[in-house]
Amino acid sequence: MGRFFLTTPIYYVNDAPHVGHAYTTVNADALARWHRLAGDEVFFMTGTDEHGAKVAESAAEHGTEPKNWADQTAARFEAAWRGLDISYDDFIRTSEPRHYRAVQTFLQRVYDNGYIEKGLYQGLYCVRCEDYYTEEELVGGNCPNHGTPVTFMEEENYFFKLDQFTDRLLAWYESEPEAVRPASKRNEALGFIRGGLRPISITRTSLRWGVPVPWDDGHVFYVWYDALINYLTAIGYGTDDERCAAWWPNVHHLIGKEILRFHCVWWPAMCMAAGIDPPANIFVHGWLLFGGEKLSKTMLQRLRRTAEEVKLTDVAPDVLTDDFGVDPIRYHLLRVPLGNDSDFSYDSIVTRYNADLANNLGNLAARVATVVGSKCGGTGPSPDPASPLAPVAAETVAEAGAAWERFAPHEALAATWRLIGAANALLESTEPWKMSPGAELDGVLGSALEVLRIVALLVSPAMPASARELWRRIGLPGAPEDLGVPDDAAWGGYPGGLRVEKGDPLFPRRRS
RNA sequence: GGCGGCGUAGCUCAGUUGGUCAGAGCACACGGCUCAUAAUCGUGGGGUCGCGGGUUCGAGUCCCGCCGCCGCUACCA
Repeated sequence: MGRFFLTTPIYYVNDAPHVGHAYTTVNADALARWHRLAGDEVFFMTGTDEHGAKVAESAAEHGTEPKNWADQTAARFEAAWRGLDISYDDFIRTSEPRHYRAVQTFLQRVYDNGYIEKGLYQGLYCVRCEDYYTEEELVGGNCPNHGTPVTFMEEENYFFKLDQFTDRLLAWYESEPEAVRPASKRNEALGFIRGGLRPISITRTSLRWGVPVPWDDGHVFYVWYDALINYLTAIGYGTDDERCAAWWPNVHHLIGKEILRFHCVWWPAMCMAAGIDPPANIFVHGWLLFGGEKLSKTMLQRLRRTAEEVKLTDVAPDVLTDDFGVDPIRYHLLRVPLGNDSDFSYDSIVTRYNADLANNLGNLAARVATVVGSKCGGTGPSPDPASPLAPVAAETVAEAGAAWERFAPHEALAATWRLIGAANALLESTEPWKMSPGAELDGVLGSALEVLRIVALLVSPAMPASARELWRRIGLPGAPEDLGVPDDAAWGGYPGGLRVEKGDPLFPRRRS
């Protein structure tokens, strides 16, 4: 098959990992897992953005060096992703030597191409922050962090001539209508470009914690200018041209809407300036917004927040996974449509969990296992080739695949649950628990088992551990991810003659 | 202020280029079943598609105005 290069943003280490990060990362992970299942060669990366004044400041506050501080805080992200079963192929940190090399190579080319020039940066500066603020950011005319007066400062900076790329960006958007999705986000980016672009300051002399500017000692690159290049670092830009060419520009950047501007305007322009193609696809998703009953009392206590003051960015992913389990939280994050903002609440997780996981999928597995136990001595029969479920399964596999391809995990899962519903309905209409032993009984139960097999395959990108457990319970060897779609999802793959184990409920129903 | 997004059944949301587009899931009601995690299956209820105009043979779907909520506003993930 093809190659699939997928990225999350690299997260800023000064933040603690929260549900918003998890939303992006879990969706990316599921997409990566789907593409592996579909036979693509996948490169899925995430990482951390570690430079900038805030990190240097935090390090100083903790009496340590920025690099040490970044080591500690980057580890929190790695731990969070382990906890969510994230299967990244690379975790890049912008403080790594390989990144310094890539950034310097990339920006030297931009410089050599004439798109960087020296200029004067002026702004309101807080000495203690070692950083500039805009007037809107000030609180009562003072630094929002320290409450102390700011001073007007100016320093020589290098500027990227973003303004020279207006026409090329517009032409790019015109010729690549699918580059930025969904269309509403594309329009937002276009609107910004049409509004007029200005040169942007990309270096600082007031800061040491950053990638040194190769042509001028004393300057370091500033924030986004080094961070965005991480996507190229990871594929060997500047050091392994062959590998880089294999993956670029056919990349998929999955990002949140708050960083649309950097990815959809600056980044393509930077690529053009460096003489490489802009990224093929940037998929912009919305935010999870708290609504309704936000969290349980236990969770609020753990977070030391009240229901009124808790924000989504206060919620660490493990607060949720400790309560619901990893796969149910993954599932919930994946059932949220990727694109617009969505509502997020504790109640909605419970509702979704009970309806989809406990009542439909979990209960289907349980009832099938029970009847196989009582009617077939615990040995699963093979499916009926002419089962009415066969065409439903085929349609589901096709729909799910198409949905994953268009970055719509929620639709892939919705399709899969229609197959689960069809299997539950078939059991109602045929009532195998009333049948006598024979071909008809075997056909119905074998077909139900085949649905479970196909469902395990289809949900494995979303809930890898649960899929493996379901796979094991219906007696299959190996794991779903050892197989491939769509071939192995074709009707009739369940061989029959396997031991079927009921076990405890896969997803115990929740009371509250 | 400027730019952009959103406002569709009790709840959460789908609704390509205007004409079965008035839908899904959850919740609810009634009925069936009792293999199953008080699970499942069937049926049903109808919301002036934020408000007011307009274009059109016909508009959640296009245009204008208004109201409400939200994001971005440049070097701050």
